Amino acid sequence: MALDRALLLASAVELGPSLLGSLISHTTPEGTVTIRLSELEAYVGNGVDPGSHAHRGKTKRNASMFGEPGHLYAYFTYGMHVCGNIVCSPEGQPSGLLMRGGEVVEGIELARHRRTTTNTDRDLARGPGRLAVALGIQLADDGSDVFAPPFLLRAGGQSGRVLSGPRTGVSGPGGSSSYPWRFWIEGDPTVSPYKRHPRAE
DNA sequence: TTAAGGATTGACT
DNA sequence: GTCAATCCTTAAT
Repeated sequence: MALDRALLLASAVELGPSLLGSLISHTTPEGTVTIRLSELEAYVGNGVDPGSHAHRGKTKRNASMFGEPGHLYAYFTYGMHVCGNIVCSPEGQPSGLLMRGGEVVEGIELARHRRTTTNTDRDLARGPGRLAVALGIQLADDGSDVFAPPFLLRAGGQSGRVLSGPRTGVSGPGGSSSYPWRFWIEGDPTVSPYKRHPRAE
């Protein structure tokens, strides 16, 4: 499968399964880390998706999601974590794929160095916040082009069947299971655990 | 201007 | 299994 900016003109919901297994690299003076994506979540906004940051329109934070496809939407959450999205759909249409989990296939030493609290290699990029740290994504990388240095997004040999299900951790009208827009590779050990139940209820 | 909550993780019982 | 950490964004005074 060819993977370029033109492909990303489709909506995140359609692209989720296609982008599983893709390889994303980030090069810094410290070295290069490449992650094979095993889990993604689609967000579309435009009033359609109550769970999306873009649901209520364009703001300073989510401006990147409204921009050109193939760029990064990095946001800060829970006072301590950064998460990274790949922006999809034509400019003006907010749509993105949250990178929730993956396997470090290059630069594993550097990823281990960044993730001091994790012991096993499997957990290095298992979860959105962890993946961002392992890959070296920071808030300053918001809006970066994933097809240009220091980033690089390319197709990878996809292995395994793609499954889909309800998204995690999303609240709002309709609850977290309104849309089956979470995609992962069947049986992949780097898919994040499916639970999350905030104190509320 | 002030208050509430979050696309989570890691530590602790 | 339960719960605190921590700060930015959004909504309500």
